[in-house]
Amino acid sequence: MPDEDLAQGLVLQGRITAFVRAFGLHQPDQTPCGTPIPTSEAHALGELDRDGPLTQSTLAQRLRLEKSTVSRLVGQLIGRGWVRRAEHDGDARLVWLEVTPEGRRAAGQLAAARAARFEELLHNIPANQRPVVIDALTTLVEAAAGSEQQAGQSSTPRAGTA
Amino acid sequence: MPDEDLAQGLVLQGRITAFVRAFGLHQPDQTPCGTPIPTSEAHALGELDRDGPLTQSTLAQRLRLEKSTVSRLVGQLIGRGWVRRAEHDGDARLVWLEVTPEGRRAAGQLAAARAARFEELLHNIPANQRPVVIDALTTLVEAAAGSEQQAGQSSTPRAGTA
DNA sequence: CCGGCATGGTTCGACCATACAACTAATTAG
DNA sequence: CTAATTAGTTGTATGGTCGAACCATGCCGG
Repeated sequence: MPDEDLAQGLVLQGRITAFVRAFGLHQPDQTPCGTPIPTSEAHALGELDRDGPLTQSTLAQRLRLEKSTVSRLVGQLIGRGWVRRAEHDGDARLVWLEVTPEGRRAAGQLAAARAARFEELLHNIPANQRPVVIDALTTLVEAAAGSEQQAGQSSTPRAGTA
Repeated sequence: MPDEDLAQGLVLQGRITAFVRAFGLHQPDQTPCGTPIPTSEAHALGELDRDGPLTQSTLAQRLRLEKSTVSRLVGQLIGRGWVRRAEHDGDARLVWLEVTPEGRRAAGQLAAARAARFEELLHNIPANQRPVVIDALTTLVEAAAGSEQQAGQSSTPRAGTA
């Protein structure tokens, strides 16, 4: 019944919209840590810190950004002294992105702030509902990945930064 | 046990982040309708279309944007022929923003496109899970609303996906 | 071994999103 | 009537993103 689907779709829309609003996603910066750092840099740093050295194109895939965007982003991270470019043995085209000790420290602070935020959210969910909510989100992620055109790989990418 | 909470919080974080990425809430343009229109314009038009004529500052409040931003935004909408500025009886400082018939048509298309997007997402959720997911989102919205005070104040912008 | 094509990155130009500050014009308060 | 307030505009700055043009480098097939 298309009509029912439509109605349910609208409810879904309303819920997701409401969540985005209430949780303040979409905030241009937000990053609640000592030094206000741009969101995109936080994402990139988090990814690099979590999953060892990556090449730029790998990072671009992870973040779903264009390589040009990532190039610039990495430049900014390097400017902060958080990331370093190193040569990749065997293929001179590739660039290894390594997080510096400074960067590791910054990433730790960011991760802690982020974790605190989500833990607060978690605490506002009744304990017995928490597994249900998490399961539902997993389903939702899969659905979103599936509806994302044909190229869709990646069922449930592990993530880090928000 | 705080350790368990932390772990669960991290899972929650991962899921939400993954969803934001997978559903493309980060991509600023998106808007999958006939003519690709900027998200912010879509939001503004939707607001005006829904809640009759408004003044610019009212619109700014609704969208939680600066008046300067809204001024430019309205300029763009006028450029598309979707909105018209009219005088406000009694106070020459105010500007009434009225949606033109063209604009009303465009708003309808946008709403339809948005609905289609969410309906597609819905279809990628197994039918028997749909109510569960919707319930979980409701819980999540409540939790987010509850944790909203204290977290980054200042502005909670409108939702994504135009 | 060399020319052609693929691949990873950089730079450039173009938009969009948004904020804050400075300014004008109209209103309201003292 | 002057001073403060309010609505809007314009200028400047930062950030996020893309696509196209371009430069290396690496890989193949003759």
